[in-house]
Amino acid sequence: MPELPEVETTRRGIEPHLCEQTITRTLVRNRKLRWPIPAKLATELQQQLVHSVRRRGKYLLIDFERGTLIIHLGMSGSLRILPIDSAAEKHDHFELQLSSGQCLRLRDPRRFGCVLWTRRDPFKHKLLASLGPEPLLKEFDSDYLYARSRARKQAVKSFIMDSKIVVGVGNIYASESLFLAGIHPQRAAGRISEKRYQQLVSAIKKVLQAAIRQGGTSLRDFTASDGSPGYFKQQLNVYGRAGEPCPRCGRPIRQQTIGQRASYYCPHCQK
DNA sequence: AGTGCGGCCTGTCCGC
DNA sequence: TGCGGACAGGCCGCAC
Repeated sequence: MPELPEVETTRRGIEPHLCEQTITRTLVRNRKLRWPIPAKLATELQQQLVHSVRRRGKYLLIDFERGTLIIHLGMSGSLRILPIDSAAEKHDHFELQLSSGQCLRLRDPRRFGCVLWTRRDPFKHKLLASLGPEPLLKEFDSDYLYARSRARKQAVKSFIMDSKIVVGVGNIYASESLFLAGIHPQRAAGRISEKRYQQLVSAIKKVLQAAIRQGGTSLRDFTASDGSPGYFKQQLNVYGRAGEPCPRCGRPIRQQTIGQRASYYCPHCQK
């Protein structure tokens, strides 16, 4: 499941293969993603040059001369660079063929992802316009998070998973960050001190940075279709570990549903 | 305005 | 062994 670190890893992986390449052909095998792939996309992209590959939250932005392709990998999406003549498989829905003889191919079994096109500034696109700050930039700090949290009764876990508050904190990283910060996931966001928000912000940054370093590992088997946490799973402290001993105090980790999402925490270490 | 929830999908796992 | 059903999960869009 692509979290922010995997999207960033994907960006770094595909960028050198795409930049300065021309689109020779666009192939849509299945238009039906979260939103339909635009019908005119193939015509729009024909013979266009790729300028850059950027990321905003979990959105990938491929900039062309006349517009930007907005790609989200949803739950199960992956992008790979392959030779043009390699056989497409069942869930390979979309493909950009390049002048290099390679192609960028999107696989997404659950089809929660999307491929959209805009001619305008992509940051002004409806899906991106009201996103919160990038968690790894300086502007995401405890002053900001504390200020946004005031008077909010929402569980802090749901609060930090809200992309209008901060982007890229998925279900796994939310649980892990709250564990590191010693904060109970169900505590009301508005009833947490500024000092504890400092701990939370630094935990979020730490967890995401560590996972991006792991992304370097998954970069090597970039072509593998796994979709599972795999290598990353072993260093999770609480996620998916209900009943197992807390790495800090040894008492059993508890699982609880918060905001319709499985949440894991240590009731002793997190208050 | 803040909050909660339905819905989109398919692979995996579990019980019978 | 086969089959149905529950479940996971990002996140928009809607309802309250």
